[in-house]
Formats: sequence, structure tokens, C-alpha cells
Amino acid sequence: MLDSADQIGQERTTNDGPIIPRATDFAQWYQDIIAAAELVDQAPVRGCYILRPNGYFIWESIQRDLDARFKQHGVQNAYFPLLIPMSFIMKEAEHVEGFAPELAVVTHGGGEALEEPLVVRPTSETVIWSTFRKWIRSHRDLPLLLNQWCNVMRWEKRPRAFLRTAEFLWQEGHTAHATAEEARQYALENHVIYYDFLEECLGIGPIAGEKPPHERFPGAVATFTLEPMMQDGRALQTGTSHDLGDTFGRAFDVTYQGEDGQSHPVFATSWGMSTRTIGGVLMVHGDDRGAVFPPTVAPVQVAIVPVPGRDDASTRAVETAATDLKQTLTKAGLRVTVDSRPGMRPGAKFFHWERRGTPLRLEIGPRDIEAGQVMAARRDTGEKMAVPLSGIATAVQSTLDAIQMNLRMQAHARREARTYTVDTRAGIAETVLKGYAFTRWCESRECAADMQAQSRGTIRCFPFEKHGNEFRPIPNDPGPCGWCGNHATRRVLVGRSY
RNA sequence: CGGGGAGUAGCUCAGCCCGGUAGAGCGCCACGUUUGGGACGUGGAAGUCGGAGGUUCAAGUCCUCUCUCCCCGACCA
Repeated sequence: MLDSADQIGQERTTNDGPIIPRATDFAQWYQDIIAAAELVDQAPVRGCYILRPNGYFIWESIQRDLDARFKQHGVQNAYFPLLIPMSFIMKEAEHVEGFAPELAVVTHGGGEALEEPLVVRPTSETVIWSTFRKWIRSHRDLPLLLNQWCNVMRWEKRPRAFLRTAEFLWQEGHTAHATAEEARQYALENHVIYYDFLEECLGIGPIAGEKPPHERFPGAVATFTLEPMMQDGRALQTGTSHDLGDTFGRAFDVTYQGEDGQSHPVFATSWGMSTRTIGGVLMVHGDDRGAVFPPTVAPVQVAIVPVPGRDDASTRAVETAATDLKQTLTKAGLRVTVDSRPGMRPGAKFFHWERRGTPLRLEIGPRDIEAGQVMAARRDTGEKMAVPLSGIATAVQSTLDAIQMNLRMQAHARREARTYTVDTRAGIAETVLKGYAFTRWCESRECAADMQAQSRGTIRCFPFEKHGNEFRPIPNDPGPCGWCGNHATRRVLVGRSY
């Protein structure tokens, strides 16, 4: 009898088409590895994607890890409705302007035209703050720290699997605070949570920083962003934390009574991380053989491939050994599957598990049983080595740890190697094609627009550096703007983005 | 939303210019031989040609509209 772990990734029909190398066509490669790993399928509606079991598992892994981190900071989960009255969205001017073009609107229900159209939430600040108005009375009600795991919809003009989809899954955190300072501090605190998560769980090595004003979330007074570098040198904004000031508190007339007996405005943060992050994992870790998943999120961490013997007896012995091995590793808390599909040669199975990014493959055949070992093949390095069966669980666990660490280090090294300090127009234009440009910027919006028009590079952020458990802006470095030559006080990160 | 490319079997595609019986490879199913890096033989199943309308004795092929996917850009996070 098969248990669920045995069925993961062993669909009866598979995609084993070719994978275009990254260097040949990065966009095509991205689609190829998504197909190879069977992460999504096409949906009948434009821009919407079906998350297949493998793709959804990655998301569940992300949820599990991230949710625990939020809860350690005292955040509680809640759930607000999918549909929001149109008038709510209209209450905050910048917010409307930012989201109006990408709203999906429900105009009919129960066979009749609705009196007021409902929007499918693009984000939930408005409905949440309309509710906070009822929940917040006293300074004793603050801070209020909520999060919800849900779907949102933004009518995207140019969809791409995971990176930009009309409907996507995410978490959105919403907090309310008594002072502007507290709200700012919480936004930064969450920025650190995201950063640590991307490093420790996904190993995708982001640059942390603050967005320039023209790149802020509609309605925010500050937006903090994480910008990991993909293997083609482009940036993927992943996980933003917003200091919303009292924008939404004012728009929804939320106040609290302080210890002084007076009425005070309420300050807000919001922060979100979405299924887009999965696209980041793929584009940071994948290689020309297929997807490569860090052990933390891989649907299957260890794939055991039995190699049949020359006769029935030895083949049965191999099967038994494979099952025992699986049991040992499962007991140690690992996600393990035995690929016992009949009529398929071992080589085809190796190929299969490689394409879908399984971190470690264990081969066990008659020769191994005789030697009391298995052959282990690492997905990240391709390295193949014999591992004794005694103490196998410990050895496998430490190999998985090594893979996790290696992926993280590789991503880090790649980003460092492709970040260039430049001080000229030509330097920016040139480096932005292969990675990040670290350059001075005058902080004029017109200059940024010109830079984008001429070089396709955008201001990703004012970078931070980490001191212990908090971020601080990097030191100022006054000089001429790398693009227009006007005075600049500090350096920014410039890159092409997804 | 502007520009370009494409939708034919599960996948990759040929057939369209020049209308006349729906094709190939891989995959899938059955049986057998195989099995340490994508196995082979024999037999078999499988497509209202993205959808709607039109022209025609006859449309995968010609015309019109439409939907979807991919790429480059604009917008956005």
C-alpha cells in the first residue's frame, strides 16, 4: 500500500521534454524547469495558474516556516473576506490611484446587479482598517498584530508563472500602533524576519533596503524591500514591509484614547510575501538539469532508487533494503520516497528526480547491500559518494544541511560577484545588463525615469547593512550622481527587475 | 495596453502558401526480454485540428471575429 509520501512526484504521466540552457534563453529555461518539476498547470483564465501538488507543497513549506516566525513575534492569524466594497478602496487617494487599474470588480450577485460593486481584494488594508476602527478604543488595545494567509487578485497585463499572476497566494500582515516610531520600528522588525527567512529557509541571499519614494506602496510613508538577484542578474522584489504612518488610520477614522485621556491617531504597518518567492527560489538555485530545491522546502528530500539484481532473490533483497532505508530516514523526520516504479530503468529515475529538484538521491543495489552502504548523489554539486548504512540517518541529515548551506553560499557569492560599484552612465548601463550597479543617485525622480528609459535599470533600494538583529542604512558617500552628475549624498542599488 | 511569435494526440511538432481519407517522434496501455545515468521487441489505444461565424459540393488549410500561451516594451508589486 502506498502512503502519501510514496505518491509525491510519482505521477503516472510526466513531462520529460528538453530544458533549454540558462545561457541560451533564460526565460525559456525558467518555463522549462517549471514544467519539468511539475509545479503549475495552465488555468482556463488568463493570468491564473493551477498549483500542482509539487508547487503547492513548496508553498506549504514556506507557510509553515514563515508562520512560526510571525507567531514568535506575537502575531495572530485571522481572516478577512475576499470581497471589499468599492467605496472602501476609494477612501484613500493614493491607494485608489495605485490599485484601480488592476482591480477585478464583481457587479452582479444572485442574478441581480449589485447596488455597490465589490472588488476582489488586491490587498486588505481597507477592509482591515474599517474593522480596526471597531476594535481599537484604548491604548491597551495596542499594538494589534494580525496576519492572514489568503489569495488576492491583481489584473496583471503580462502574467508570468509565480512572478506575476492575476491571482496569487500570500500572507499579509497588518499591525496597529500607538506611535509613528513604534510603527516604523515594527516595519523594520518584520523586514528582519523576512530577511532571515529568505536566508535561512530559502537561501536566496537578498539585499535589504528602503525603496525610494516613487517606488513605495500606495499610501505608505516608507517601504522596505528585499531584492535577491536571479541568475540572469535581474532583481526580484520579494517580501516588502510598509510603514503606513497614519494614512489608513486617518482614512478610516481610527483613534484610541491614551493614558492622557486624549484621542490619538493610530499608526500602521503592512507586509506581504507571496508565491512569487517560489519563482525566486527557482531562478536562484535552478540549473540546466532542472529545478534545485533547498532541503527545507523540497517536496521530497531524499529519493531512494533501488537497482534491481540479476535474479528475483537479489531484487527482492534490494526492495526490502530500500523499504527499510526509507523507514529509518522517515523516522528521523525526513521526507523520503522509494521510487519502485516497475519497468523503468534506474537511469531514467535518476533523471526524473534531478529534474524536479530533489536534493539527495540514494541508490541501493546488490553491490551496496553486500558492502553495507548506499550511493548518495547530491543534486547541488552532482557529487556521488558511498555512505555506510550504519548511521545513515545522521549522515543523510548532515548532507542535507550541507546542501542547504552550499546553495545559500552560492547564491551569496554569485550576487557579490555581480554587484559592481560604478560612477558613470556607461558603467550603470553596462553593469545593469549582468547584475547590480552600486552607484550614487541624486534622488530625483526625473533622473530615475531617464535612467530607466535609457538603461532599463531601476532604483531597487537604498541598501541596508545588518548589525546584529537590526538593519541600518549604509554610511553616506557624497559625490556626483552616477547618472546625471548632480549632487548625491548616498549610494543606491540599481538593477533590472522582474 | 503597443509590437512580435504561436495554438493540430499527453508532449514536441509536420501538414496550411496551392481546400479533397488526420500524420511523425516521444510518451501512454498490454505482453515479453531488460535494469549501477534517459532500454528494446511485438501488438494496441489515443485528436469535434483553441472557440464562434462565414465562403465552398467540400475547410486543419481561405476570410472575419474571439479566447489563450510565449517574447520585447509600457504599467505594477
